[in-house]
Amino acid sequence: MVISSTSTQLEDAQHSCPHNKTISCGNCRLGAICLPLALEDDDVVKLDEIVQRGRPLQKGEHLYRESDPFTSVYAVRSGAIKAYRLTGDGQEQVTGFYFPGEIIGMDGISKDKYASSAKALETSAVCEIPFNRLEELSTQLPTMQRHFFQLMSQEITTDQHLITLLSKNSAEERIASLLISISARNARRKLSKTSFRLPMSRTDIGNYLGLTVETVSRVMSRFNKQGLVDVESKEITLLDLDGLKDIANVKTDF
Amino acid sequence: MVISSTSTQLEDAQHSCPHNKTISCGNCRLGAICLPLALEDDDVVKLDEIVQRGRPLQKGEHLYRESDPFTSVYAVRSGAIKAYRLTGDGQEQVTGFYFPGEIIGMDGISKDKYASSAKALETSAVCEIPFNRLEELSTQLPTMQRHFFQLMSQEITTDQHLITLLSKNSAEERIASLLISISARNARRKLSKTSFRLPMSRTDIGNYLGLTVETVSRVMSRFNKQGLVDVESKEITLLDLDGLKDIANVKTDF
DNA sequence: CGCCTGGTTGAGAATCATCAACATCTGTGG
DNA sequence: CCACAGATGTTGATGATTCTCAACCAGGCG
Repeated sequence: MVISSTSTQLEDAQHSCPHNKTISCGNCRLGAICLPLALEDDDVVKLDEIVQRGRPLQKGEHLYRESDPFTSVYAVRSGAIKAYRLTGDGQEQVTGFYFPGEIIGMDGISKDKYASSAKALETSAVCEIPFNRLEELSTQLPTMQRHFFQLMSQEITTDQHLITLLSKNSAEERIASLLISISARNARRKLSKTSFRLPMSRTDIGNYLGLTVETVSRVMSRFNKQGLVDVESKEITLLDLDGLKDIANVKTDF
Repeated sequence: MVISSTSTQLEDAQHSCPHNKTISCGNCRLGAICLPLALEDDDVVKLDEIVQRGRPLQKGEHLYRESDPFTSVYAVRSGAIKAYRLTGDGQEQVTGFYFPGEIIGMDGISKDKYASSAKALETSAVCEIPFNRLEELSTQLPTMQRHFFQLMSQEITTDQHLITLLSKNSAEERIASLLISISARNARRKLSKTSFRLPMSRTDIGNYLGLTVETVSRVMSRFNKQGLVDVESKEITLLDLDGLKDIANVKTDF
């Protein structure tokens, strides 16, 4: 299935050839991220057949809500999505931010309903991958099966990184880590490693990192004063990436 | 493959029929936990054929180490295993405790090497499930494939629980949650909900919950004084489960 | 223009970490 | 079987990081 895109700004998906208005897994430039395993061409076509591309989500719209029946996982094509769950006493806990090329919704598999809600932080486009179709395809294509096992495993290790961050690191370390993580994910998409716009609010950042808004704000101001980062509300420029990595205690990337 | 067991104390695996010295997935009383999906009898036999049962691990022995090549996932049969990873600056971060019926090692799939180390907290027995065999089997048995997707998804939601705990909850809430979690997992195995022995040290608990040993010790003492829990070094009796749940902010179970 | 959300900054309070001393348990060897 | 050493756990005093409360500012949208 190759559908023609709407006229919205699907930044990533179309940069590869701005005049090409058809999107498919075969020509999506996120392929290398979304599908790190080299699928055979034929296999990509089969995947393409089950992927559904809907209209873009507006900022604030939900992709799905906690305890909705689980039907699909989603690949983010453009924009940014946050995943969050409600705690026992009704607070929100942000469990992840998802950028183009990343897959969201896999937490819904175990109980056949989503364990978290997913909400667009800005206008976003996603590819919907119905899970029962994906399961069928996986039994036919071992490569696809393996790929999904790997994606889920990846999600586990990402969560474990966050657990470590929350358990062991100070406010400054957590925030430096997040900035570096976003920078690295930008780099993967061939975007600037040092200059980007944060799609989420300070509140979301604090919520994700287990900090209050005030602490986030203070630390960002401090980084700004120290010349580590240029903070212009949501526009961020990393001025001293090594200095930040130093603070974040990162050996490699995160 | 049905092998005869060694003479070690495989508490759980053999209680179902203490005279039956053969262990297989078909007669293992943990089946309902380890394999929540009702596999057909034939399917269980096929699973059984790929499962390897080695000698028990002694306390302190490693099942695998971080960055070892990934080969297998493991079902805990008896005892208890802790998973941990090393932070950038060489500290230990405990990422999970695994009890009989639970599966460990799935974080190794994404990079073909384990993302954490697994160490026995006491004498433990495990069933080794070679992952490439499991992948093959999964392509043949959709039920098996689905089951493993679910197991991995389960691991993700468990991690997200921990993230929330670390991000939002006080020392008392974290410790109450852990006690309730262990209690619930005991109940699943038809063991006492209120009385058990903690297989891990206070240090491990603190490490897992993002607290220092001292804080763990103090909170446990406080719970003890308040009559919520009877703490006898590692022997724990939950005297007021509802009170604990109240502290832990749990609606249902955790 | 003014309201409302989101963000910043400050002062004081609280939780938990740190440092330190001591107690208890485990297991090993005499 | 006891004694001792090292590891593990407990308790106390002090201090630091982060939260809370509060005021204020900025920007976007009706």
